[in-house]
Amino acid sequence: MFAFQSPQPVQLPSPAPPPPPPFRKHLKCTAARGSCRPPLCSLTSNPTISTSAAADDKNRVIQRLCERGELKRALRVLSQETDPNQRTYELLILSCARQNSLSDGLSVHRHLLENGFDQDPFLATKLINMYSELDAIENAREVFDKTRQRTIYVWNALFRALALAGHGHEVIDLYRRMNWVGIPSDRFTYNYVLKACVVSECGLSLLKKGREIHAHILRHGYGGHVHIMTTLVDMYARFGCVKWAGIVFDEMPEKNVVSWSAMIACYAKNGMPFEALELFREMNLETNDLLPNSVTMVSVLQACAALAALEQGRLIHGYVLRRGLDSILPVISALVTMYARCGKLDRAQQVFDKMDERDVVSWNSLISGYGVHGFGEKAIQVFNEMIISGIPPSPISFVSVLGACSHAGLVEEGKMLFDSMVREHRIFPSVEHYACMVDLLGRANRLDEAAKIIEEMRIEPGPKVWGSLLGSCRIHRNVELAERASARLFELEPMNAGNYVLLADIYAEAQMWDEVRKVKKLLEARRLQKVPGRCWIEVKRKIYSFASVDELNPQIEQLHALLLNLSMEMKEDGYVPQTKIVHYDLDLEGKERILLGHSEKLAVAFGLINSAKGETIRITKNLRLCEDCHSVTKFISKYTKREILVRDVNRFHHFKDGVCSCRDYW
DNA sequence: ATAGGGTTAG
Repeated sequence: MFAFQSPQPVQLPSPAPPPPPPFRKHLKCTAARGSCRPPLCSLTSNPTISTSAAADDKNRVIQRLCERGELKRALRVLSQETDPNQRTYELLILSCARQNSLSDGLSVHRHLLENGFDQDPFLATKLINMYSELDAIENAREVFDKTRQRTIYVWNALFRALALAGHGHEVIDLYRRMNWVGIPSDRFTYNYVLKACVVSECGLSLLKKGREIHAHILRHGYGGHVHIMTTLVDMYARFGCVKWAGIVFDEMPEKNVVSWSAMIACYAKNGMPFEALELFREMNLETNDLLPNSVTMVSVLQACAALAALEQGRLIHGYVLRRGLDSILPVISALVTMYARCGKLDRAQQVFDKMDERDVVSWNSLISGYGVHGFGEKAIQVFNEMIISGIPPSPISFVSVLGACSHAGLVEEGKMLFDSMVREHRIFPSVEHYACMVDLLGRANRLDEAAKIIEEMRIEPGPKVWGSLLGSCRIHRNVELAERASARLFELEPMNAGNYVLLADIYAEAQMWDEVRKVKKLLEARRLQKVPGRCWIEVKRKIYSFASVDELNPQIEQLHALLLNLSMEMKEDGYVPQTKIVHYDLDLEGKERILLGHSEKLAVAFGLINSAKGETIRITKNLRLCEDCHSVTKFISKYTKREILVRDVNRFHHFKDGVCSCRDYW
């Protein structure tokens, strides 16, 4: 299929009136603080007399101190002879949570038990919430277990706590018990239980459970509830069931900004950026009263980044500015990522420099930006600057910086960073980090070391790890190790066609044709299809898409002629078509024709014809760039004096004057 | 009696 023309450039809604100056909220707070608080001394100067009036006073004192954030002083008053009431305990509990003090929380809890509030379901709810916020999930569970009168609030609080802590299965078990006991769910229960489905702790999918709960929800007449339906959309989105998310979304009788944002995020996160942009356009066309918010814009920017749609991204950036959303951290980080992934690293850096406040995510955006462009040293430098600026790295920081090392071949640096994870930062490597290390060593042709890392892993190596190893085997043509890796992969993810294709490629390059046939049979038997290679190019705000051997493209003749011409010149310059990567049973000429029809070459030719001279050609590819396309593009950049920027699944290739920024290491 | 919820950055 050719050149599927993109949906119209996304229409932006008309700009909103300028946002209120950011400091207004601030002023209001200060004013309130100044005006409505009585001076402290009048509250604390009462001597302790054990009358009920004195007890009332003490309650009021503790409550005021809690509201003012003076937990320690409140506790001191509490330790005197007091007769705290429910409200006092409530404020104390909230205050402990806010101050993030587990020890104080525990002592308030003890105090409350001693004063006969141990069966108060209202306070039990508050305690569960507190323990949840303090990451003390066992304590939350204990409160629940000891409370005999479990109102729906108590159940819901525990569901929420467990879901937040990632204990999805436990929630589902308890939910079953709640139904068994005969307590009816309310709208909050459904929300928490749906959330729990996507955070199951033992790796087993709770999708089936989620669909069951979907049915409960409809049966109990909540099918029109915006919150619940939005949570359902999100649940299906997180399971990758885009179709189901779409069905729920379409059938919602009432949608608000959050519902639209959830669906846009669903597309953006599940590899359907076109649909995300299209839905954003629809949102602005269909609804006059719904303004996209910062959350919406983050997903829209992700979609632009995924498509490397720079022009589109710039439009969105303009909209973000007009709407005054440009001071919101997640939006700026998404902008940094968008510019980096659209090949505009300098713009990404500029946006980053202009931030007056940065969090770890902003830094990570920049680090991974340098990483995908192959600037390993620079990525490490930014990583170090982050630490110097006082922001400790997150696990994602390490994924970014290790990935950067891998793209740049910085093996020793990567190993040192990996070692520093636990030693200096107390971050324990996850599967993702191990996958980075395997990639780093594997690409550098240190396959034995990569295999050793896997053997010594302290957690179960997942498909990402074995996949990295298989990828490296492909680059360095190691059949034996490839067989080991793919055997594991076929077990772990039998439906991933990519693994079979990779193994078949490895066999083919080793001329092991019987094995190639076997793998292809396996692929057919499982009714899997190779993901076709595709390329995208944005010309004048429209995105054109190319598939290999694209006979329907109206310009195909022209593109072929151009490529044929170039290839003849190239051959005189020593270019040899890599016909051995074509596994069809064809003669040499046929194989060359296939190679020339690769989507990436078509996109380059299209860019040469349809863009202005001197303009950089920007192309995105959904798979790894093939070796033949890589060498051809190098050549074209020299002969046509054009800069060509190709982003493949892993990284950027910046072709200029016959050289690629990856220095042929990718 | 009171109370609590959905979408977001790498």
